[in-house]
Amino acid sequence: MSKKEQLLVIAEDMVRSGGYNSVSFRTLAESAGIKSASVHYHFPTKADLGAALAERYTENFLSSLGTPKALQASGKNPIDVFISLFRHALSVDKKMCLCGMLGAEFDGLPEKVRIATRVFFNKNIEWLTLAFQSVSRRDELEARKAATSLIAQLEGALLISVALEDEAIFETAIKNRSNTQ
Amino acid sequence: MSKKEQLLVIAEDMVRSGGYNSVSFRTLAESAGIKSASVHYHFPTKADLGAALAERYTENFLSSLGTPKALQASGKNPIDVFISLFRHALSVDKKMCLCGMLGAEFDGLPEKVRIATRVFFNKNIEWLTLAFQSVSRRDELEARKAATSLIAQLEGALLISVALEDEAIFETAIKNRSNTQ
DNA sequence: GTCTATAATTTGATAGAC
DNA sequence: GTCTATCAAATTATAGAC
Repeated sequence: MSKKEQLLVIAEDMVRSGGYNSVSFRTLAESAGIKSASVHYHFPTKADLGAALAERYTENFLSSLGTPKALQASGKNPIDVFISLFRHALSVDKKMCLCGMLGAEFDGLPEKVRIATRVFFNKNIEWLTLAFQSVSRRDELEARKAATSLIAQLEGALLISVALEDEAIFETAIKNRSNTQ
Repeated sequence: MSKKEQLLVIAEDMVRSGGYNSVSFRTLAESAGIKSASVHYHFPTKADLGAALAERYTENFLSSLGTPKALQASGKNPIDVFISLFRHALSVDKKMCLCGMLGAEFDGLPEKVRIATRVFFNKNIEWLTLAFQSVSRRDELEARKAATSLIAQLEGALLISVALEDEAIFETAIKNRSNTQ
């Protein structure tokens, strides 16, 4: 793993724990075993780092998912697969979704980071819209509404589970939903 | 309004926009027309300020609600009243719920602020549990699950609406829910 | 790519006068 | 309650050597 990628991994954890402003180039550099000036070589400004974090998170998220069609072809429910990625954020990482955190802090973020954060949500709503259409043949508008609702529910379930340090809350919040298919 | 309360009002807005770490005693003091040293008179440390913010927010929230029984007695659905308070945060303030923001940043907060944040959620879950019991006579455990689910859904709906700057998303996310009563 | 050195600013916080 | 003055530490960022 390149040093740049190491920095992204560490910084992601920091943002997901305490938010964008909880990351400093110095503490990030220390955790990576280099000096803060070297971090600036990889990411000229903090906004560049923030945007790179959101972009990398989005790429990783979408590539973990695959396509709704491929999932369905292999006998899996794409909606369940999507939910399980959020469950992973909680049960393994014990942290917020990176873009959920950035979304909450949206108004206080540099433009560059805001844009990259929004891409995460737009692309995932797009993915889920396709998924809802393919599992239940509803029209595009209804599928998009279900997609947006589900993402909101998942981000909220993560947030409350993190704040109350209770993973069971996530399951409760997901079971009680109206859009299983 | 006392200066201390002024500070709380301004700081609340700041946290709700950019998170706990986006508030500095200097910018807060400037907005209130005093010096940062004077802010320390009212709130010795930043953790004291953060805890006071969460406590005040919780008190205001609960007193705006009244009791589920009183609401029902006056012909209102307490669940709808609860939802409308979250709607207000979005449509009027155009901001996250204060404790939703603090909940997301939970791991990065001072102990004092964490505790006060949790009180918000616990008290509101308590309130909603009573509300669900009184409108639909379900048993306490099921009512509590519905309560937790609803809060998660509302925080998530706020988060996504803020991030995508689209108030309609909040309504979509709330309409598609399974726990209307 | 990483370092040292450094600049300019900001931060949370304190002491003591008024 | 608010101020001035001040502090030590931290912050983002740059210049230039290796």
